[in-house]
Amino acid sequence: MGSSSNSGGRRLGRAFYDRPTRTVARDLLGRVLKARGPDTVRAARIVEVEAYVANDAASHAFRGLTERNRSMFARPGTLYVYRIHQVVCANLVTRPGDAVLLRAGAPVDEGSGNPSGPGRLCRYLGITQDDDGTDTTRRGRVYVVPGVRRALDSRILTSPRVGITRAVDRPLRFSVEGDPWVSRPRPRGVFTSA
DNA sequence: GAAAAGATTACCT
DNA sequence: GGTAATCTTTTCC
Repeated sequence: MGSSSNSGGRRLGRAFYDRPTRTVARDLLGRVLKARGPDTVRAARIVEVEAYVANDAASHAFRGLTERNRSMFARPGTLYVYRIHQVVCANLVTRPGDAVLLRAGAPVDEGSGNPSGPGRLCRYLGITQDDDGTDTTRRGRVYVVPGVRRALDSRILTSPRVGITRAVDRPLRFSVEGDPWVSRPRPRGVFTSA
């Protein structure tokens, strides 16, 4: 398992992210995402993600590498943070050019904030553009904790993605069925067996 | 250079 | 359910 001895605690390693993007997306549900601060560590349990894959017209990587999406082509486990309107959103890179958008989480400390929605999740965790390009498998301050996964495959809902204008029908949004922290619009999807 | 679009959210009716 | 806010990146002339 994770053998790295860093001060921030155990974290998922490269091999976790170096798998097919849909597999990683589903496997991230129920896991704990952490962001170390100077004096604090904030944590959320991931309840909703979206996959962005090769030949996907809705993906930021669809038209090739630009300055903005540079980190989306980096190693598996790299954090890709981009700005949209007034907020930032975070992705975890799987295979270079593919990524999983972190759309919503449940606070680990109840009543401590609202991580429902990709912008809110980043605000809750304190993720900023300074975190773009950091390696979550190594010493980056943002990472996913191994070993704790509270999402049964039988409760994973598959549905179309949110807020895009192209490839709108692809079923690449994954969420924990019935979880109150899943963002709006509420998924009207299909149960998928593992 | 200028203009349009955007992986969103808050607040309106 | 619809729309404005708001600003960076990308695209077009």
